[in-house]
Amino acid sequence: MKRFIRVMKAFSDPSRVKIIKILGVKELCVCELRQLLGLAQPTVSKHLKILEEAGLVDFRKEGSWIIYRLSKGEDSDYARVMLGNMRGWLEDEPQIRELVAQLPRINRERTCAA
Amino acid sequence: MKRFIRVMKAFSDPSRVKIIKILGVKELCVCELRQLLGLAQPTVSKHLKILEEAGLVDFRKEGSWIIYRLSKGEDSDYARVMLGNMRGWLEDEPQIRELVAQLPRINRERTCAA
DNA sequence: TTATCATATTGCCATATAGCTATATATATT
DNA sequence: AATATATATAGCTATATGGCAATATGATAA
Repeated sequence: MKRFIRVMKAFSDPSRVKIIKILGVKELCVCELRQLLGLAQPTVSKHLKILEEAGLVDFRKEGSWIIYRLSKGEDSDYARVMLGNMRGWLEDEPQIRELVAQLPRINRERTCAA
Repeated sequence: MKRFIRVMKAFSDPSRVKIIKILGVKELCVCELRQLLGLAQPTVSKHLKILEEAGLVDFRKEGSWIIYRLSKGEDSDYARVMLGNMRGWLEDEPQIRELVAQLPRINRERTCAA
């Protein structure tokens, strides 16, 4: 039950849903997510932690960047099925469309000096 | 987005998940749900309202009873798909098994005098 | 080593949520 | 009409949650 609730809670916040939707298009570092979402960096980190603990996102380190991507949901059926659903859901949501439209213009090398 | 979040939040509470799972077996009145869950009646009513507003449950009146059942999810894709998922999920959860085991012994006519 | 940048953690505050009791409403029954 | 039963709503409290600023950590660059 706890694992299930964790996944549902992870999807119960608009900022986290936005993160899931844009990571579905392209993997991104925290710095890029921060810019896209217009949230403080610690807020983004907290959301990412919740998503990670639900088995919804993975990350890898690249220099001092930490790059997040959608999980394959290997260790959680709930996560796997929900991520599958999410591919089709909210595609027409204006907030999501706007974010996705900004993605090509986002560039880690340029915006997040390192 | 709001409609989606409403459904996810509805699933983010153990008591509501239990309600969904037992209504998946058998429609029940508030009085029966109250007994099964061991919660105060207003608490159950509040949960049912949240589930209803998410499009997850329907109800009909029968005398002074109000009998709740799972919705077909006709007016919400999110609700429909999630209810479909729920049919297979949490079947082995001990808490759920116990509740389901009690169902045959629950009898509205007897327990909820009317 | 020192400085800088990206990220995580901590601590705080405002709001949301889940539970309860008390009360209101609605339906049956007497 | 008066009473009883089922359910809903209102109002309260404790806890959870989402946001932020400040700080800690870790990696890179000078």
